Amino acid sequence: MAYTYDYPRAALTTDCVVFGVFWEQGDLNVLLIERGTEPFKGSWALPGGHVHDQEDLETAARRELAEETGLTKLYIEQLYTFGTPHRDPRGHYVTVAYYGLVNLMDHEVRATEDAADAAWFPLTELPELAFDHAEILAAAVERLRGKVRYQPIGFELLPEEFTLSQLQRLYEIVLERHLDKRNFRKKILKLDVLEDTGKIQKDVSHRAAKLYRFDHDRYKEKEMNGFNFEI
Amino acid sequence: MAYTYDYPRAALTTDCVVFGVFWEQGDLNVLLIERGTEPFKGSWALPGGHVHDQEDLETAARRELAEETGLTKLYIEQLYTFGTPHRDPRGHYVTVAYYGLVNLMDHEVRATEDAADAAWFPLTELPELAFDHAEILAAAVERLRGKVRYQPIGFELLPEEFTLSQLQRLYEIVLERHLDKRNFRKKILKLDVLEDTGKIQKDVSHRAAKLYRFDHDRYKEKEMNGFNFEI
DNA sequence: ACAAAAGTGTTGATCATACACCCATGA
DNA sequence: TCATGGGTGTATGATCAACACTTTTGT
Repeated sequence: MAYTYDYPRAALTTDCVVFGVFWEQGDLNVLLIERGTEPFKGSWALPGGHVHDQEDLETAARRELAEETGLTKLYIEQLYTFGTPHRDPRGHYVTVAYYGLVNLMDHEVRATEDAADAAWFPLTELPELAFDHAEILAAAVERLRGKVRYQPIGFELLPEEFTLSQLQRLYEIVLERHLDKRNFRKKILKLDVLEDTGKIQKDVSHRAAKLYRFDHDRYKEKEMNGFNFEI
Repeated sequence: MAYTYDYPRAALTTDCVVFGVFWEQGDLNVLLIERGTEPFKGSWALPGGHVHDQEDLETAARRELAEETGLTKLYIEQLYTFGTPHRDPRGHYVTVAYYGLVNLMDHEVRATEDAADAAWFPLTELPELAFDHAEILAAAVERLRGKVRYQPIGFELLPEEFTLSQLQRLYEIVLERHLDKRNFRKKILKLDVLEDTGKIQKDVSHRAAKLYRFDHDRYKEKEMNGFNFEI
């Protein structure tokens, strides 16, 4: 390594804002951990931690998330990098924040060795957060709301096969506004990226709804040809 | 500092993709520097360098840009953080990339002590770039194109007072497509964020156009009330 | 008078919004 | 038979795209 040299360096971490929807309550939740070590021991915080030497950033974010909450195989995307000098009492810490979406029907969350506890909190009932994590979370919410309208990332929050009502409820929860049922259905079907599975809901005490699937291949093809997804 | 401890750390840098428009040629250009030191000595690269200890990220990006090109007081915004393990031959380097917009009528660029040379390159005639800077630049172009339609950042590329034709030409250059003159004028004026200065162009050999100014205050006020800028 | 860019309206197509009832199913 | 959510069409106003000529000014 001919070029190696050294000087004081900022420490590099990742943090992850994971969103999930609880269907019963109909609200958007975030996954937090209770810190088991100082600083901010006992406070709630975003899952995250140090980037290892020679480790890719997204890999680090996924690793820390798995270590602290048991969550794996979810959709994540880089959000923003926070590096104002005194955001961490230990010194100069720079954190690359990611945000993720998870379908709560397929995933179970558990506290693991690295965190005292892990739990979901509705956005409306957040505890005080450690460090500048409230700011990071606010940035993630804003990004999610902005992005969900122009990119089909909302589907990550649903099971693979879903009804149009579930999809609508999801958008209503994320965007925090009511959508007209007939107009929503017209619009989403016109996009022509939902595939009718031919199946219907089971075990519901009312007329069973059709189940649809998001057609990733058709979406990608359309996207290539300048097609714009928009809710 | 009770919590300080040490372990191998990635090095942290910033890089800056600065865009400018050359009116004569009508194309979008990027500011590059010729590297004066190894690695990639003699290659063209994005201006950038190490983040100092306890230095804010945006401050570092601005400082490096000023040191290498003389550019100051421009609009910049964080783009993305790149940290795949082998993007720099010196070891594990993570770079926080920014992109910036500059009005070439008000700024002069010069190579300074820190770079062998600094120059503007049209996007269509780029040299080979050092490191993964081609990838960073591509991400910046994509972001600029996406963002310019929904946020009034294009005005940063114009002098403070401009004609509607200049503004239209700017959007045509950035978006790489022709816009209809009458429709463009209707739309942009309807947004009600341009202020007629009452002045007109000077020293042109044809009918002089009205000069407008972007009204930042009115825009902010409208934005608060849920108004959406969109071209 | 000519060259060069500024400025200006209308029409038809498409899209967004608002809105209410019948249908299928299980309890 | 009732309760629950599933499913469907139309009319109105707003917005978008296409399109060509007259005006002003300097040379």
